[in-house]
Amino acid sequence: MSTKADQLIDAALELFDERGYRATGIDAILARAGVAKMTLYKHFATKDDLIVAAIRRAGERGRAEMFTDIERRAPTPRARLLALFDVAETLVTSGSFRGCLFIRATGEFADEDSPIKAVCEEHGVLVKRFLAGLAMQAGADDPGALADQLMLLFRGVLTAAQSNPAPASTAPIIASARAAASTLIDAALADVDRDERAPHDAA
Amino acid sequence: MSTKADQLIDAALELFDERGYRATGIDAILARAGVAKMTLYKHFATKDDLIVAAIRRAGERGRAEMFTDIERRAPTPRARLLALFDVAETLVTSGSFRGCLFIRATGEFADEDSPIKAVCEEHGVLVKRFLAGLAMQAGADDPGALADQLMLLFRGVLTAAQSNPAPASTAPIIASARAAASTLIDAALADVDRDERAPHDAA
DNA sequence: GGAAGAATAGACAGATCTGTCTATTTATTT
DNA sequence: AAATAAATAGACAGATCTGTCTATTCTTCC
Repeated sequence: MSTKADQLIDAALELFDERGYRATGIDAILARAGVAKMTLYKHFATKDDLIVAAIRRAGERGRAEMFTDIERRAPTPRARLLALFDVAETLVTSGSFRGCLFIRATGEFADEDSPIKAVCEEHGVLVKRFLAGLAMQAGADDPGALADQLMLLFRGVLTAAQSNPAPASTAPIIASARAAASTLIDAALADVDRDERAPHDAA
Repeated sequence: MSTKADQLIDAALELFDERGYRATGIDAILARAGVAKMTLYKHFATKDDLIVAAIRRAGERGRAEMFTDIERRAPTPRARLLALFDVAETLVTSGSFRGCLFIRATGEFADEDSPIKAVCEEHGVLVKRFLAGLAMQAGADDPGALADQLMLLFRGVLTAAQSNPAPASTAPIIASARAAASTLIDAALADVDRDERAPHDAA
């Protein structure tokens, strides 16, 4: 029940989101967490270690919320794949969206070969794996390819919203993402769908 | 013919790409450009001004190259929309791709309301406008929506490749992006296509 | 109540960073 | 050739940052 470490991670995540990773000093984290400097360095050997721990925590939380949210919103695999963009909409229209923490971290530490990038990449892999599972359940021929495509749209929404988070800008983009996802899912499930869904064209 | 300013911008762009914006010190830029510090501050009032100038230059170059490349690679509007992903592939497989300079800048300066973000956003708007023009030429009902969708895929490719630039990772993603783009273009041009292209299903 | 472990405040070293200033040298132009 | 402009090297101030250290206070547990 290491409360101090948790407070540090939470404060760090807030500040990393607000200001960025390199722009956030240790002192600002300490001030927001209400924790002394020596306590930080007792729990984390270095600032990079704290960054890694914070990003890892954000990944665990983010995935848990994303996965349960998707499963709560829709019952079928197909609808769940589409619900990914409900998640995206929620994220982006939260009011103070400043971009994806993982994409931003990867961008800031692009040079180094640090564990920071590894944790971020792992998050992407795990999200894709989840989507691929849904795609497989939905009966896609190539679940990995469909998952990749939805990941592209998802990352696209996050970066577009980072560029201009105003609802007037994000709303049509999210709508386009949803439409695109629907089209791509349809295409990926074309073979299976003839049996399960109402045929819309030919017999 | 302000050669010194150009050298500074070029050196700055290299270093911003290699190390990031905040992580790049003025001194490193001066050393790489072979220029004295006072010369920098004679041309640019502040480091942020240099960043803005560098990103603006990168945008001008990037768009010029992207647009001519697309027009060189394909003759028809439809094929040119697809050629966007030839550009993406070239970018990403260049050997030392570290992510999109504009996305990374927006991520690093997410807090401030600086001109840096404005220049990055403008770049996105201009690229989208170009794609929307092609989409209109191709006869899309909603050229803006198709352009948005292709932008999502494009941004997705850039961020996915930033996360893992290894060809083994990017190659299937680029292939998926191309396939997705093709499907989405087909869907967006469905009405027009019945006249121009070979019907593949019903009469 | 007394001992042991955490956490605290704050000083500190060493490095780094931006931006300024000076004095000197190089280019250019008339 | 003389004068004007541009660029140079490098010192410098002031701020900031990470990480260490010390001495003190709080908590907890026996």
